[in-house]
Amino acid sequence: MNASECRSSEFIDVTGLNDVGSDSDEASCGSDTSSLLGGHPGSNISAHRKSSKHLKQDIEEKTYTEDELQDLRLKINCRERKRMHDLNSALDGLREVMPYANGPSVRKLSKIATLLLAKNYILMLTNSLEEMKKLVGDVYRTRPIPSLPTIPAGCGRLAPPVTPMVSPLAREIISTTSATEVTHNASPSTVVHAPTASREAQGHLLLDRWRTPCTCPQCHMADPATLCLSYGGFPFKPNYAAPTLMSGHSLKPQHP
DNA sequence: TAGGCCATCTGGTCCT
DNA sequence: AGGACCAGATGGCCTA
Repeated sequence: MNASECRSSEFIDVTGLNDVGSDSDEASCGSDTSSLLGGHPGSNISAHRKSSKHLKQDIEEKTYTEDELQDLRLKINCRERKRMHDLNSALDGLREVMPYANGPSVRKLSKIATLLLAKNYILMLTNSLEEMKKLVGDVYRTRPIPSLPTIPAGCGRLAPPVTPMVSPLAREIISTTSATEVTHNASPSTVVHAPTASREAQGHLLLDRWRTPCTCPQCHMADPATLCLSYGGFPFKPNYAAPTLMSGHSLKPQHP
């Protein structure tokens, strides 16, 4: 892959978030270096990709011309840029499945905030799973259940609050123990069951997930003892203190 | 204007 | 040998 190929294939900004970077891309791989891109058709430079160690050696030994070295440097930069873009795409994928308002007018989580939130979200879900296992065991011992109800995919997953910005509510969601999403299965891309409550009521719902009613009809069962994996039917709260989702890092509040 | 966040460049190190 | 990974440096953009 030469430098020009790198340019053509790399700048697919999947996230649309690299507005600053795209300018820099244009500056670094664009006009000021355009004379070099594809400028050495006869040079076998692609066969001489060097790590910086070897590159330094060659510089000292004057193996390359100045143009060749610059072209080589561009290729290395392109690879690094692509690597970082892939990393950012992965982070965006992580943001999409996080219990956080991610509307178009909501500022996205920073990288560090995304990672911390993900970590604590996993911890919280792990704790939830343990609680669930205990409860299932208890219920099964006291009242054997012939079969569990069939739960539709995505049932119980609450949509993030519809806010035009990162509201105080959203900030509170982050800084408290609650999760805004509880899924029946592992697939995050399934049907979203949006709460029908008012904005204010949504706040209470989101902050009190253990009594959050799932809007799915199958979760609206008369008997609370009937198992419903959305937590909606559980008349209890877990006894663990779920960690603050952002604990361990002094996250600056997200502002509109 | 200071500070936070980010993208990019760059050189070093490690891995295959 | 070539590429991936990493961290430091730098500069731009945005917000309080």
